[in-house]
Amino acid sequence: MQAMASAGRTDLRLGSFLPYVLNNLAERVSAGLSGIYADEFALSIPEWRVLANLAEHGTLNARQIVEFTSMEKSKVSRAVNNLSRRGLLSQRRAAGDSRAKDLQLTGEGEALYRRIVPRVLAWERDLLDGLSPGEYRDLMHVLDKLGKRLGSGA
Amino acid sequence: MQAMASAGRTDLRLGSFLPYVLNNLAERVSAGLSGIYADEFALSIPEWRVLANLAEHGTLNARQIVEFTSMEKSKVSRAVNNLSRRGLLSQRRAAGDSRAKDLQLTGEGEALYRRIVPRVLAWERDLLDGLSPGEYRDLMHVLDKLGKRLGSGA
DNA sequence: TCCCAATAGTTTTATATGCAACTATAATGT
DNA sequence: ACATTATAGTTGCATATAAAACTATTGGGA
Repeated sequence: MQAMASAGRTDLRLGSFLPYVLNNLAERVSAGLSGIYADEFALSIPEWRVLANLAEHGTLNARQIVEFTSMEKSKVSRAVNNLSRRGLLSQRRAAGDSRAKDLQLTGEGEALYRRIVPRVLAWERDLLDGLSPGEYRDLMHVLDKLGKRLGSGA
Repeated sequence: MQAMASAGRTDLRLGSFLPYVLNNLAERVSAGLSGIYADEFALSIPEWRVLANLAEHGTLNARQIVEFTSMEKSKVSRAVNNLSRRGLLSQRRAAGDSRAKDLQLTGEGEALYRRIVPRVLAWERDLLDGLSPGEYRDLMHVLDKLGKRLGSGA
């Protein structure tokens, strides 16, 4: 079945070209949100992502964080080291594989996370307020579907 | 009316946190697409955006490109100069305001653009193939709505 | 066992980026 | 007309980034 997108046409209109629309929106959302963790909590975006993933999933190694976030492994490595230096996470050689390091938030890291969460949720609520429940559900459903397509085929 | 998003809850689940989902998807889409203009046409993402906006809107100055793309003005300035050096666009002092420069694609610039368009549309089609027309419409509608909210309030 | 390829993570290097400072021109107020 | 402020665009600088090279360890074969 044809999606009848900007696809199906032979000219490009940026306003209905998904990659363009998506990127513009994502960048503006990131910029808005990073105001919170950068200004108030002195976290960069990569640092925040590492923190949030550790908070959500518990112990992870760097490779797993790379998988969850699709960030560069060098980016993850640096974010991890920054958080570690600030005492927000602890590292120790993984049990079975001494190349890998088990990463885990410290009490301080968890405490910081718990201070940030309500702030970013409030920010998101402001943004989403105005979408109906159906619109929100549709959005997440389609984004998820696109994510899965990118994972495999595209 | 509440959006019943991850909002309405007090814990954060990244998988349903819109900024996170949006960014992950946007980055992966960008990475996929930039394979086309970078590898085959030696264009960076900012250069491609400038090119596409000039192709779509005709003559623009840098400030207008900044508005359309929400890129930094220094980023736009550098992209414009790169394209100019490659002979893909021409600059001349604007009629009414000699601070501004009217930017316009050269024949060569337009020719390059016309070679790129079918490639990126095909890429988009591959991605969107699998969405129903309704899903596509919903997606663009909601993204647009979010974009407008970001523009003003949030 | 002994190579050799694969993997986890770090570091180097070249480039890209964001921000602020700057130049030049235009617009505004008195 | 003059001083002040705003705007268009560029550039310098410090930082962030991606990609590749590198270290250390692991996992397979022959």
